[in-house]
Amino acid sequence: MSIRETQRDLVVARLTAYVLDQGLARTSLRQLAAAAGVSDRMLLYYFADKTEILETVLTHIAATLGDALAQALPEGACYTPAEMLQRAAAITTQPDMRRFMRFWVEVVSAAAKGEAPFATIAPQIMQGWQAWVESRLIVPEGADRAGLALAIIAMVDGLALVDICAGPDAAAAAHAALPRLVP
Amino acid sequence: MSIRETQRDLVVARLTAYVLDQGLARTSLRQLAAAAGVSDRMLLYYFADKTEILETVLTHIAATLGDALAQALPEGACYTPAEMLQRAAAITTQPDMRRFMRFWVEVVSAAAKGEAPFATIAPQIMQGWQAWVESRLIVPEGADRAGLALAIIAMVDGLALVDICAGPDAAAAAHAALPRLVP
DNA sequence: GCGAGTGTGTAGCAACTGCTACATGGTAAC
DNA sequence: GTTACCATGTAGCAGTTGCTACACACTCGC
Repeated sequence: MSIRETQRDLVVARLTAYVLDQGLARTSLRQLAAAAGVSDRMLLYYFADKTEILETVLTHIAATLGDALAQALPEGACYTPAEMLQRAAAITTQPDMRRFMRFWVEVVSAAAKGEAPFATIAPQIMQGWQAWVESRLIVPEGADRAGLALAIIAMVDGLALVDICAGPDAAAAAHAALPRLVP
Repeated sequence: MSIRETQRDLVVARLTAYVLDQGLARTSLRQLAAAAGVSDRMLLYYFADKTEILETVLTHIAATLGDALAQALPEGACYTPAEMLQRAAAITTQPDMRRFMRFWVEVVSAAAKGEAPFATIAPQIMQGWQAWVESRLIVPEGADRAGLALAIIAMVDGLALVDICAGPDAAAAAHAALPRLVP
């Protein structure tokens, strides 16, 4: 592996930690370079442009999150929609998962603004989640599997939004109230 | 009313339409000034600074949305959590409401980044919604009213996120699946 | 030794950001 | 008629943005 490739991997690892910690607020080239411990000049030597940097980091984060989720709910297991919702919400409201969800909301927002590369990657990530949920779902007869999966995802993402606006306690209260909403 | 105050109101009205249409993507002073049909110099004559502009517009939008919601579900009416969720979701997924929700997601994301004035206003708006839902909710004995309200809000906001990422059809499918998730 | 390619630092560009200094035309009070 | 304030245009500041030109090492095949 050439120095360039080695450095690229190192930079991706450091930037992953950085954006998960900081969000998308301070992501100018110079700020990213400082976080990665290189010069902005070198950042654009390792990557074609800023879009490629974010694209690579984003894909890396999505893969990491995918692994964590797959470990928490293994492939074979199947759940009713209500069970699935409970489990998914329990996972994503865990303290060390909150920053993932917070970051995810920022990514979706950037996608809404049409910013590259988020506008193209966000739908891909959401599709991945949908497939993941669908494959673990026991669907009642005559129900729409995709719709149910999307509804579960919506609830989980919505909890993240509440977390951002009203804090973790409010999100926990909403989470605790789910059994009353979804008996 | 002085010319300055008249112009201020006109600018707020035009900027409200603009940001609801465009989101927060193109909101530099010069872009806002162009949208309002004035010079950036005058924008800062009508308002103290950029923060005050956004603050005013945001408050104006929140008030408009509040009126629309109050009209859709009058004060006196009360609903069970499942009914409330259905009605709230039905309202917010309507075509002319989608841009409000899309904008709301952007506001929350800006709040997550700590941007002024969103970081202070977003929690206020969410609190307003919570109070609004709570006041119209029939709560089962022993249940947490605040938690239920927040759960409903989370679901509605989550549908907006799905809408952004996967399109209105996916959001509609998730909305249609709610009765299966919330029997 | 030498040229080619790999890696890295310095410096800077043009565009854009929020914001301001300054001059000027108008209008209203005295 | 002067003075004071309101309203507005022109010009520009200093800082940040993504990105690039250019020079200078270093190393490896020949």
